[in-house]
Amino acid sequence: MTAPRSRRSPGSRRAEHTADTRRALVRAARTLFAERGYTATGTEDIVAAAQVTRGALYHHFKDKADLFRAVMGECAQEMAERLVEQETARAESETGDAWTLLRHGFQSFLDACNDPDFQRIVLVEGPAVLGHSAWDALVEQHGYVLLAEELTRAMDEGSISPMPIGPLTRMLAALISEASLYIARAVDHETARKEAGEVLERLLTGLSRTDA
Amino acid sequence: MTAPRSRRSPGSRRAEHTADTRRALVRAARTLFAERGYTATGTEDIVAAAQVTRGALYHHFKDKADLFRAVMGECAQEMAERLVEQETARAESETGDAWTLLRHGFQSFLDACNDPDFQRIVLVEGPAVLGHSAWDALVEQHGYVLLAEELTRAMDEGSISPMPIGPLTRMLAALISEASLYIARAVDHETARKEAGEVLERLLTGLSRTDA
DNA sequence: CTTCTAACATACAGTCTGTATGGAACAGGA
DNA sequence: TCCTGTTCCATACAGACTGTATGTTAGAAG
Repeated sequence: MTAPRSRRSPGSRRAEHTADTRRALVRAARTLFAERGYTATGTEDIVAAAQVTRGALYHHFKDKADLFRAVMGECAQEMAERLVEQETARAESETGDAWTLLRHGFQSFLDACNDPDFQRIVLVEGPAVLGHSAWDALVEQHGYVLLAEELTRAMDEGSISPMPIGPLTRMLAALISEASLYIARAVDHETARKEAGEVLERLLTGLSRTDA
Repeated sequence: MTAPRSRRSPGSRRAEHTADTRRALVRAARTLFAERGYTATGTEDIVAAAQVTRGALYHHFKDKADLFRAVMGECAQEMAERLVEQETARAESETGDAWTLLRHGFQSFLDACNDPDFQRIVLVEGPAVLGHSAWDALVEQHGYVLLAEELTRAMDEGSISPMPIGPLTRMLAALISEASLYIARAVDHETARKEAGEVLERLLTGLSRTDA
């Protein structure tokens, strides 16, 4: 329903064109949702930017919210890929104990969240448009798993003291999200980044097992 | 514009009736916004619940978002009053050092946030409906000031190590907000409350000056 | 070549918001 | 008391927007 991709395997020209239309819709919607918000963006605006008609939109997506879900899924997936990429790069380049590695991971997580599309679409509009259940399902699928498994590993290795993973994951994600929004809207991004990083650093030390 | 209250001081019957109309609108809107959300609630539904017509609504408020602003302001104010009340009660009943007092304050802050109206209207719908600037202005006015001054006091007393107040306030508020939402949507509120409280406790220890 | 269906385009109906208009009640001054 | 102006609200209307129903075309299958 959401992805009526052509059933046939070979890349026929027809199927390719269909996928193009869908991608154009998602791309246009993403841009407009990010800069004007969900309700302020009409379906007419979207199809105009994508150079199709409303018929195409409602052929590919159940309704406007369904299109938004696709857009937000794309944003979340890109963010997840970026995080995995950074993670692997840091794991092989950087050296140090698991605890400092984890802290540096959070800092680069904070930097990765500094993306207008992601902030507006996933963090601000998402919960209100999709409702909490659908929003959480998407984030669970893409983002939380990475954070949760990293925290679990750190806990198994003894870097951080044992704690319930569920609330810990959510609360840390919310912490970093808010920090990124704070940095984004500050007049002086430089000092805001430094200050937020400092606060994050301090809060994270509470998780460390060294003082347990 | 937002509050065209009657200029005359005595409680004339006319002015009282006008204020009644306004209150009825805010109350009805608050209930409906909290249970159905902003966009899913039509102005027709609101005025029907308030037993007036749409004319009254658009006489008292600039538009639908302005009514929402009034509703959210009420929610935020009630929350602030509740917090001040709890704070003073704890300050005179409880005894202990400033650090434990502050930690207990955060825990009761977390409990106070466990309110459906507040969560849905202020935390979920607010940012998307009003946009960040207007939302932040309201929260700044009602909620942040309390938290910020408490943190400043704790820092002056040396309970917590010196840190930039701005990001610290926002990030702690986001932390508690997310924790309250996590508790609210959990199937087992009891254990969720305990777990979230535990995580919050751990994170807060990072702020303490004892390990600095 | 026929047929069938996916992939659109177009037209339409319903709903919602905001505004413009009108009227009723009350206050205040002459 | 009468007149006037303003507040408060009801009603009617215009515009916009969403979703659906219907029509059309191009390609795939046989």
